[in-house]
Amino acid sequence: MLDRELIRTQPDFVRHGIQRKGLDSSIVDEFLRVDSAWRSLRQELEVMQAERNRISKTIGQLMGQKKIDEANEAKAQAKAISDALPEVEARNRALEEDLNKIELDFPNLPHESIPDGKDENDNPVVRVWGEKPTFAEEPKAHWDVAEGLNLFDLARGAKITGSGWVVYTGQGARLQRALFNFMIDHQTRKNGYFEIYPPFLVNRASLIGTGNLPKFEEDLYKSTDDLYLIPTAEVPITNLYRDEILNGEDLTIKLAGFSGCFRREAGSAGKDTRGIQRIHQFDKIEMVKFCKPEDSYAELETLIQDAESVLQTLGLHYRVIELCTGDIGAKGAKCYDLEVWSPGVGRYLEVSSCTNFEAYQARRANIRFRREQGAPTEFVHILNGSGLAVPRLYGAILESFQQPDGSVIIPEALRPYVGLNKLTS
RNA sequence: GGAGAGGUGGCGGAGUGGUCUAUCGCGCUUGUCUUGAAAACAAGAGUCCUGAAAGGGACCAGGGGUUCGAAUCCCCUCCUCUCCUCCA
Repeated sequence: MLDRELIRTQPDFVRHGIQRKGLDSSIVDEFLRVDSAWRSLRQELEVMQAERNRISKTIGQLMGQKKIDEANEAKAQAKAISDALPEVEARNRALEEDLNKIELDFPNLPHESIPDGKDENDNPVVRVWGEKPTFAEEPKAHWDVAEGLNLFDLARGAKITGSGWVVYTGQGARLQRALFNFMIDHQTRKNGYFEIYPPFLVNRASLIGTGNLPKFEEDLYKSTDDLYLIPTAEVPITNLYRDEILNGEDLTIKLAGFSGCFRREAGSAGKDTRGIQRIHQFDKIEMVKFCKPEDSYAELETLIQDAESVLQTLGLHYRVIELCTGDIGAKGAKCYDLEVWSPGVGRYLEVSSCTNFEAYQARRANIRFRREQGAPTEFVHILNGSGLAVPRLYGAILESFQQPDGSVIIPEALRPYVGLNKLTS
């Protein structure tokens, strides 16, 4: 959601931002049309209400003075207004609903600093850490490494649930569990995030707050009772403060939580479908920050660094790219992707996406703060990023640390969590 | 799932359908007093929308209804608490 006042007073600026993302800016004109109709009708409505309220008050006084005839006359006047009100109210409500719907469909504007571009091929590389590991023989892809060690079972996952659902087994299950335990410890103890363990199902209002609804309904698993399985812990964690006014002194608030993530769309594009690169359920640590507007770009830099520090600790080669206007999507203002090198697949795979939403989510979720007591409320800026997603990291570990004999050396930092130095058959 | 009791401002807690403001207390802000603080006294203070402003409107969990007028009466939904049932 954008500031209504900004759309009203600087429509060209808003149009330009939407067009930079390659999106349709006619929504601006639609908004302006409905907004002005709504505001003028609202004036009309409020004049009627004020008049009715005024007359109603005099009725009480007249009754008290036993001026029954005058009271009855006033009653008739008030009733005439009250009879006319519902029709105006209904029109007003209809316009208001239209306006709200349009408002929720608005994309966020890109930050002025982000590079123009058409798609992912135009994303500049910001930095590279480490080097590609070298192998005596051609490195195997993680699904081949895993097969030799019986780490996960895609066939049986498909049997018990469906295609794109994975069962981790034995040492593979242990590595999986070790990875998210290691990462939540890393982000909370080393990087100073406050730990959250959220529900995995949320209500509709929460998904509207983060911007997943109403637009991306088809990407979500819906349960009975109108609850949705979360696509990321971003949803419950961001919504912790929905409809709240935060104390400015408490900012920046840094939260990190573990959750399962459930995505219907995964695999539907027919891309990256092998192994565990794209699956319907995966585990992830998510970091969320709530901060003052003037701090959010500095917080974005430390957020991506916090995500990177996981890969550094594990000794995995990676690069950071910045998403261009054509690839950033509707919700973000600026976004970095963290991509780990996957030697067997032979590509860099996204393990984290760190985004500054500025006030976009805060407006939707109504999360505000006061700089000090008595100060006016302002919207916070909200950022989030994975810290990290497990499956692709899992794959990168298998591929990067595979040995000629088929075993996999466990990185030092992970050993206390796995309880093994290497995975063997 | 069943029975009962509830949901009012930052918190606690009143509120016979109307008469100028949703009592009051705590907490909060400012002022008086004080070297400073406390105490006392006085004043102030909610959120949102709309409007250039003056002003107007909405909000007592949410949504409907009755009425000239609803925190108050009626209906539905959600949530909390107690007890029962079930369950890990």
